[in-house]
Amino acid sequence: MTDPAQLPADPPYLRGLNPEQRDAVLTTEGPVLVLAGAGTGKTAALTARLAHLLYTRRAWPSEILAVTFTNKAAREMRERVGRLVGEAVEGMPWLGTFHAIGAKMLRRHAELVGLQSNFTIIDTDDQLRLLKQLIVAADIDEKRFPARSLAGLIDQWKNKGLTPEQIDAGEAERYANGRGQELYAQYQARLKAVNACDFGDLLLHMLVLFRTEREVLELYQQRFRYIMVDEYQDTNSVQYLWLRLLAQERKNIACVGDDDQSIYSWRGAQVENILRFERDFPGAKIIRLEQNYRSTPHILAAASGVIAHNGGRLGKELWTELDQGEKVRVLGVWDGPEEARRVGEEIESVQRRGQSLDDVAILVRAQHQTREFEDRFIAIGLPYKIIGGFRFYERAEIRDALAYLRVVHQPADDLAFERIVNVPKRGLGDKAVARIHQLARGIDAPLSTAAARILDTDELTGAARKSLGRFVGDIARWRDMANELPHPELARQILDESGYTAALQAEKSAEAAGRLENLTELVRAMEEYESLEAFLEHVSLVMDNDAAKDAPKVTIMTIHAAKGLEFDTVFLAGWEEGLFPSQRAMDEGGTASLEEERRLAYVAITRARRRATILHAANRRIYGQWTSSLPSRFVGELPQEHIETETSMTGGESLWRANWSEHADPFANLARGSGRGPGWQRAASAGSGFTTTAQPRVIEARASAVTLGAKPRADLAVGQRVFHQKFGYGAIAEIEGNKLEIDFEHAGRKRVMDSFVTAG
DNA sequence: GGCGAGATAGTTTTT
DNA sequence: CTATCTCGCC
Repeated sequence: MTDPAQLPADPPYLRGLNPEQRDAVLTTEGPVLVLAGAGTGKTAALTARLAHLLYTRRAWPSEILAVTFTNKAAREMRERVGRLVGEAVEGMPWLGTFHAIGAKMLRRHAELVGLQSNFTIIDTDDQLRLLKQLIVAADIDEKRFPARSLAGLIDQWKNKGLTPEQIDAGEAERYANGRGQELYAQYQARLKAVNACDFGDLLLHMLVLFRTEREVLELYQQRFRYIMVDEYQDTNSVQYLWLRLLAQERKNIACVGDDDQSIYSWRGAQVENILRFERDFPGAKIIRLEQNYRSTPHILAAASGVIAHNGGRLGKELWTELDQGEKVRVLGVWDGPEEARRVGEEIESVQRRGQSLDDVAILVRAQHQTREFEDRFIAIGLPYKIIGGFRFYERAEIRDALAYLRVVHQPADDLAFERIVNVPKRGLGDKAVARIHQLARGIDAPLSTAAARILDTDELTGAARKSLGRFVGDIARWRDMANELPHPELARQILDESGYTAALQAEKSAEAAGRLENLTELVRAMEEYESLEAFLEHVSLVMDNDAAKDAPKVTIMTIHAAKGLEFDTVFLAGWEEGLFPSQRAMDEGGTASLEEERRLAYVAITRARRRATILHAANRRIYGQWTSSLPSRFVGELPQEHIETETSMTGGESLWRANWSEHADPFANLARGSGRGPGWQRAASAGSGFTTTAQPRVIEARASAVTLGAKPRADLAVGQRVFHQKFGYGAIAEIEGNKLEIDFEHAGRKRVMDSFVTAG
């Protein structure tokens, strides 16, 4: 090994790093914990460290274990390391997510846990269907004890590293009067029988092997000279146990994280892992990255002020050399629609000042908040994209298509067979499927084999028999084709011949059109993989889609989804008690979950580079009921000197009093003196507003000033049938400049910009 | 086996 | 309010 002292004084990967970052890069031996605050160049340090290990020949690429939580993070690290060290990164087989690495290891040792190395990795959908079957078979009332909650429990157990044998009576009690353990054991047995694994198993099976098979553990302890872990505050127990075992021998483990950004406890992450690092790895070196390169001092101070209200922190003091910039704005608005309207106006104004919409984001606490913005932006023609919700590979049509491919590729994949045996509808209902099941059990064969065999019997008659015959024939033919056709072509043919695309085409809704598009996209994505097998492995592990970049758009997403990202201008919507912090967090989890909400607030504010605007509405409709709301306590925790409060109550004062009962009067709360933030007082004194029910049109018209200059389209006329991406087909009822009133077949009457529709 | 009415529940999300 | 799911009827 090269002595670091003999290195050129300034290797390329150290350029531009501050002393602490350099320390994190150059301290290669022994346990290291890098506490990296938001925007402190964590990824830069991490990739430089990786480059350093390779460059100085401390380890071969294959001797470094580098784990991340998301594929995106793994990809980014691979790219950045690639830029620093070139080709060497290609040889880094152990850079990836915990799950991808777990899968890779498990395929090598599958037989030790009773699996074959070509096991299938099932998703939550399959998991639920399997559990449902077991619950029904165990004669448990699925109403009282839903499969969802069992799935959740099993997930929790796996996150904790518990196998069925380790579930004690107390834990088992959490499902169906003590039958949790029994069901968990059955589930594992079923998985083994169909040669499958769920996500949790990828980690749990390997943990079991590390613990029970000495050679396996030693193999990896020897191999990994250096271990690096990103987002350490997000590790759960099983991941922690993995790392501790693997690092035991060489102890060269570097973990990077930020306790203030731990926002995933609800899915098993343990902040404690980062808090007790020094105890777990005695002699650990702690390095703090505190210089922030992202945000202005006002923004940093606002975020720091909020997070300071949490206890038990490791403590960091972020600072920056950037100029003061603008204060964080706190904006009190009347209700949800006005919040969306105001944000829309603000965005149009920063856009006019020349900023790209790609640099603007709206962050919300809960997914449902996105709707209000979506509706508004459609109405004013502001391009937006919503991140989250359903991911590409989770969509029903994509899963269906994949199930077809799985059945063709792996005849034993019962879960896939069940999924598509009657999709599209081909007259093979529960009864027919039950018979196939029965035969499959009898002859101990997979469903697709049993389906073929059942045709030799007289179990099925009439239409069902004929239909199954066709289906079985189709599958056989596709399996033959699989050897001759390139796999994207195979997929295309399967989708056509199965009647799947035809069924979607017959359905003339906006959704169906979107689904067909998704299928095209899927087939296109397949082209990037060399085989069907490689593609299927990819989709089971890498469940994200690299959305193609096109025209600039405002990003709307949850705070969770925004972690790790940054934007010039950020709008933080819905900072109200009950929404953020969420009611659930306030009711259930006590201080711990309130602190997690606060960390979420911290993450939210620190996404902003130059401008942050926090909004809270006095009234919001929750499950159809108008409710008055108080500003979030986090608003009150913002340091006064770094914020600027403002209210945007517009419209006539008299309007709302007639419409709101005393009970719903938000100001009644104020009069009683219940908690109030600075923004709230201003909102109260402004004391005016409008109701959307009273006069929405007027407001809409006023807000649309920005669009007046645009030319109306010549190809549209009243009465014409048009198609809209989100709302589907409809007829134009009114044209007003380039704004349209459309009666949609499914969505009802909506006001949209003409640029959002196509003549249909 | 398919469709429509009624019940029900309703953070955050990755792999 | 609305999306989703179940149940019952045709």
